[in-house]
Amino acid sequence: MTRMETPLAHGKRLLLDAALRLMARTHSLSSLGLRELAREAGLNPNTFYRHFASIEELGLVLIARIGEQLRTPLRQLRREAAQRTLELERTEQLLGADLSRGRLVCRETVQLFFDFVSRNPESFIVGMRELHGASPVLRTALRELMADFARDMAEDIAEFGLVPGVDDDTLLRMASTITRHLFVLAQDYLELLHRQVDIRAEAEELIITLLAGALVLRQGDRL
Amino acid sequence: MTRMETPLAHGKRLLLDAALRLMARTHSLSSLGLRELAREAGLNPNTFYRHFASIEELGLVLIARIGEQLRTPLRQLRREAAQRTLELERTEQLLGADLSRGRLVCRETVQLFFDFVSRNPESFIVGMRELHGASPVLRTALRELMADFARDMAEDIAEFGLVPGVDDDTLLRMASTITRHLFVLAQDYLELLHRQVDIRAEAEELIITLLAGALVLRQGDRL
DNA sequence: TGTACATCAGTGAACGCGCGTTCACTGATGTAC
DNA sequence: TGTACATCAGTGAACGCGCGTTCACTGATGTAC
Repeated sequence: MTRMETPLAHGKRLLLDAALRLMARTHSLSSLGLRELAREAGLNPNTFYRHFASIEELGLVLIARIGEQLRTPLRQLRREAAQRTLELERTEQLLGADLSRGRLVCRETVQLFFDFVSRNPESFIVGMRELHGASPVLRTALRELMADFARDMAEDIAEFGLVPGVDDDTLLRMASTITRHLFVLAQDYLELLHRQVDIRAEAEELIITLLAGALVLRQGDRL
Repeated sequence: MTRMETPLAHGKRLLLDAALRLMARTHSLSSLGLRELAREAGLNPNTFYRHFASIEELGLVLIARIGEQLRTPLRQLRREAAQRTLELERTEQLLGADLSRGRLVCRETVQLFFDFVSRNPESFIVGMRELHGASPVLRTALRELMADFARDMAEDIAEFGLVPGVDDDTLLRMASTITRHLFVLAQDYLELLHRQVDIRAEAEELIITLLAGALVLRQGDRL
């Protein structure tokens, strides 16, 4: 068999996987030892140098990888939520329910989001950890990643027409607030297992409140 | 001269100060070395053991200290904001301005908050870092601290009557959202110096939007 | 198709250094009587 | 008021260990001609 498309060498992959595991469990990047990493990866300590110049460089690659792993699924998840909403709307109308479109999309998105978090705990933990971590380089990289997520979300919100009449800047700020806060809640979600149901509800409530607030403030200017 | 009220021994204090400095600058708790710490404090490495059993124990004491340092001032800051608002209202009424009370209190609070952040950068940086850090014990301690802050804020919001008619649970969740997000923005504020003005505005907008949203949702139930 | 060479990802041994931790000691302050 | 003892916060030397890093080597794969 010819080799598959392998953008990443075997050992490099093993090292990145090991790093993600160790960091999610017990480490920050700054406390990650090269030998410990190699041990976890089942490789000679030396192999590290074949692929990275420093631990920080590994951190950057790891973040890029996390970004790829999360970004597309997060978009798809919103599309799926919109899809489901349309179906639900059809059903609900028949039943005479009165939930609004925004609320439905929001509920579906939140549900799908936290399911996704449960399936990718390590990426969320490590991402949040290093967003506040000791390395300025990683912090910057992660801030940019968060900004990408926020832009994606803003586009989606605009596309689904959830907050008609709100200008683009305001929308982007809202999206970045929501994104940021969903990530914060994701961390709680993964750690406080007994509160998972609450947290989902809280996330929904936050988003609904923000959307409602934005709609009210859009026209009039007083609180 | 008789000794002052010194709840903390000299060396203990030096070690905690050194830890705060190192952690704010270049470290997470998990990457903080005992010898490095002693060096920064100007003490013998051994002295550490006179005061702490482990680095984690030092971390807990440090967090308690940060809590004391922030909690009371944060409350006072809101009281001062309310005070100023009352004064402003008197002036503004004379000038025929139409800013609402909530908006004024919010603006004043946000201004005072970020001034306070600028005066205590290390505490905010370290607090946020370890809230997402590698030590579960510290994370829990900091979550509890954040919950205390949120409770304080909820009480204050209720006292000033900013969102009349909203029930206590909702209010507490709002307060914890706002608290959490202000801390998030505080980190950006300290790192992205060129965005400080934006960030203040963003914080204001967030709070206003949340309050507005909560007021709308309070009565009707549709978006 | 075969041969020669280059590149690449991996190994293993060895280095010197800084680390956490222990032990025995010191000097200052507090307490009993 | 003085003496004896205990406690406490600090020092300095010493330990063994794991760390990051370097060097020389290997074997597999890719490339030139």
